[in-house]
Amino acid sequence: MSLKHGLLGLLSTWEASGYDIKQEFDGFVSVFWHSNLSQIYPELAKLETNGWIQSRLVQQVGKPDKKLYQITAAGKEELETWLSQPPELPKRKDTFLMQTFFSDQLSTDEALFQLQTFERKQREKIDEMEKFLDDTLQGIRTRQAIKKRIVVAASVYTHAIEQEKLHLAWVKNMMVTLEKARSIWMMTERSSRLKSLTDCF
Amino acid sequence: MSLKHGLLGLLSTWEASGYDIKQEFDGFVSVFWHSNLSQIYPELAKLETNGWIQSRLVQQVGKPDKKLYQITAAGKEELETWLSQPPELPKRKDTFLMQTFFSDQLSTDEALFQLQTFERKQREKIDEMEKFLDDTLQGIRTRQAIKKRIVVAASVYTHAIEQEKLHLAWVKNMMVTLEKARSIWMMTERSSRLKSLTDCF
DNA sequence: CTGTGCATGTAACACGTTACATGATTTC
DNA sequence: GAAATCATGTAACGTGTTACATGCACAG
Repeated sequence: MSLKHGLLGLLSTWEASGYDIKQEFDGFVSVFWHSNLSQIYPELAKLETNGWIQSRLVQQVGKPDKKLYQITAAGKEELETWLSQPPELPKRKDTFLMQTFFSDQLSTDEALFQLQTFERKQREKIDEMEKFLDDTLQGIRTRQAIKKRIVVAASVYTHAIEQEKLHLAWVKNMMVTLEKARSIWMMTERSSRLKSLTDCF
Repeated sequence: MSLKHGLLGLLSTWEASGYDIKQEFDGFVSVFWHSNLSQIYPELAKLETNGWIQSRLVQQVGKPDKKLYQITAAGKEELETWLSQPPELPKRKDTFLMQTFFSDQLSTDEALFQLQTFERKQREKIDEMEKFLDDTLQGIRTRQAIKKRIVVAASVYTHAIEQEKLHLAWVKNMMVTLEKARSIWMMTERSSRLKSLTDCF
């Protein structure tokens, strides 16, 4: 439902190829969307059939030819319609939170090991994101750029980093909790059956 | 890939029907996973075929019969294998962040209206979540319950609320930014073409 | 008598992932 | 000589959503 509008949104400010778009999905845009080439290419073709975008072939030297897409008037209309739709609250899917939630089925040591691994990966990700923001925001002050898209982009990305930091803080906190309770759980049950998740409180 | 393990995880501590599981996906579990009945029922059937869970029919009075599923030894093994898999960093998909990111294609007024609508919905959601946590945590202190699952559940849910609060704070901040810049943008461009998202900084 | 809750499912469709296929150029 | 980058796609498969189908009990 939304890859379509992601493509239209990206093409609303610059002419791009499927490959270019993939770069954005792997970079800046990754904080709110992602996709892969084998989905992007057919979707672009579909958008062109619908008349929302238009392509032109560009020959290059030393590189393969590429197909650049541009948004049409109809495409802009479609995008604006979508942008005006009532916003929806995100439905979360987080495998690691799920793994953690069910980690009472592992030993405390195993659970802690998983948390440690995640903590390291998460720290690395945050470092990369901060580096990326620094690199791209360096120029924002030097050049003019009080453009809407740029201001919003900076805010969205900064917020994304904050989100990731909060996540990291929680993992650390979870680790402390498990360490503290380790001795208590070492002797106790591993298979007590509850009636329901919420009922058991 | 993970609905399977979500079902196994839920069935690892209590016997449940597809309908019961759906309740959890709509309640507590919603902070990290969700699904709908028309996916859950066939998936449970598949898990039973694989020998990871076992069902029994239970007759009820005044209510339709139900099929309760229990995890098997093989199912527990499968679950533990999955729980020990290296944790993966979540790949975010957030339509509202995307709408906001592309909101330079709307007027400042329209963008602000979208943010206001989201802010209200988000506040309502947080209120509900806090109520839910209060209701369920009330009993945690009165009864024993230093069980692993419960401690982790409380931590996961509290963290989920913090996440949503951070999101709310960002929306508020975004609104202030737009208000401030409104006068500047009123006169300026709405269609300046950039070379690329990151290049434009 | 209408809607909500309880309870289980199927069918069609849309969306997303992985593997496969091609081929030139550049970097290690 | 091998791997990465640029560039575009198809095919098969797996996951997720929406619509449909059934039927009893209870509350308003």
